[in-house]
Amino acid sequence: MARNKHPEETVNLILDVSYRLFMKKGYEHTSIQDIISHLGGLSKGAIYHHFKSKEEILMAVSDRMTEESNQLLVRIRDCKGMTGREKLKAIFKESINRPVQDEIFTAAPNFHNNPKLLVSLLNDTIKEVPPVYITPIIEQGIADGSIQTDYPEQLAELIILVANIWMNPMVFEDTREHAYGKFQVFRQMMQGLGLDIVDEEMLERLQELTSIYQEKK
Amino acid sequence: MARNKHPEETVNLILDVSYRLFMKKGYEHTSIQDIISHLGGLSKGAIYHHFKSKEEILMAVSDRMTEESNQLLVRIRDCKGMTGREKLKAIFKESINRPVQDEIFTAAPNFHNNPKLLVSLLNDTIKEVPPVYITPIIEQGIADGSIQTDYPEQLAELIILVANIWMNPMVFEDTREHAYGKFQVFRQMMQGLGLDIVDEEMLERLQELTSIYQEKK
DNA sequence: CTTATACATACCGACGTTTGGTATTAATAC
DNA sequence: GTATTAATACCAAACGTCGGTATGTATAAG
Repeated sequence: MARNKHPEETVNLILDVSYRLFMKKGYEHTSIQDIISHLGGLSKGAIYHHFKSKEEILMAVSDRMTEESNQLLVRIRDCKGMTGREKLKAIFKESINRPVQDEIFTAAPNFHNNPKLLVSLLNDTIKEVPPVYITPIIEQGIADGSIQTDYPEQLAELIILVANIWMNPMVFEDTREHAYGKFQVFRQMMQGLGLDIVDEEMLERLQELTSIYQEKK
Repeated sequence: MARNKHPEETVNLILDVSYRLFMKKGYEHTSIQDIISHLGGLSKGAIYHHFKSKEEILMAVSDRMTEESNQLLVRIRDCKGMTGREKLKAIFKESINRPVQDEIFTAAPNFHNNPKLLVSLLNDTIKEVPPVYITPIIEQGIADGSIQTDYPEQLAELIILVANIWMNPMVFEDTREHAYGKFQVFRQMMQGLGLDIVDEEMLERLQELTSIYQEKK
């Protein structure tokens, strides 16, 4: 077949198809042949020309998933004229107020049956988000007096673990009622750590998201 | 080969061998033939007679790993003459004071390269430990006045998530210093939730465990 | 015209699982 | 106690699928 003038389109196509299949059937139950079949005429050679292994596709998919939400974090982190505490609050507010919903919701993935993708995402979340985005904000908060802690790195980790994973309806599929209790406990935890940044409006929105996800399943 | 009169021994052998291999090489990189080779004369048929798939072996291994530590939880949960708060503290104290170390440590597993086993273990931990062991203790604590919360289930989940996963050196491999900060933040979090049950002695022991794990690697 | 790129095709070894069979034990009948 | 039957414990071979590779080829770029 003729050589493509825009190979990046092929790469994107492979990632799009793979993403959808990984979500729908799980990484381990998606075969290379599966991906090829949804590629519209492309072959195994195309895939292995652009990616050196199936796992590399997984990592590219995982990266693409986190990249999006990280753009928001950069903007807030580098924003002038906000205290550290205000930035922390802004991150929560914005991250739950994005239009419904992130494409990822519509795929309604079963992370339970997708351990490799889940672990890959967890690693990206825990190993990258706290040190790169949250810790600097907390350190700013310490400097400007809006946050008190002796352990900014660890506090950042804890917050992200609880907020992005424990309260993530895609990781833990809870009933609306159970989720509400989680948010309340989260709020208490944050207050106990001297961070009273969760308000009623956010609790309501959080519940709404949980409901939406439940319905999409 | 002759038929075994005690098939449970064969089952145990398969689980022992599988456990060791899963830890050493990871689930996905352990082949059925790998297991057979370490079985001492048994064949593929033997395995598929006792287990219907490789994944079923994984689940049995995972179950056996959690069963052990759950025995401790039962004993404390059903103990008479302790308040809920005392029981919670006892659980932490005992769970970090078991002789060094749980066999699991000596295997020094790389959970990062073992997503299936990790997720299986996480599921067992989050879906079983809080409702079966921790929530009843917290509810007793509410009744006897030693613990205050409106959301015992969610509080139980949060504590286990943070204590058993975030602070688990096998899941998150931290330096001694970073781990110390985690324990301090955990202590603060617990205090903030009205649960001042972490003392200096426990912090020291926790650090010791982290060091031991680092060396074994 | 040459070279590097973007694929296609044919193929490989390893893997998890299935199958068809055998030897041994346990249960039942006499 | 012995014969009969059924279930269990296991073996060996084969199957189909998988991720990956080697090689070929057409085309765009230089």
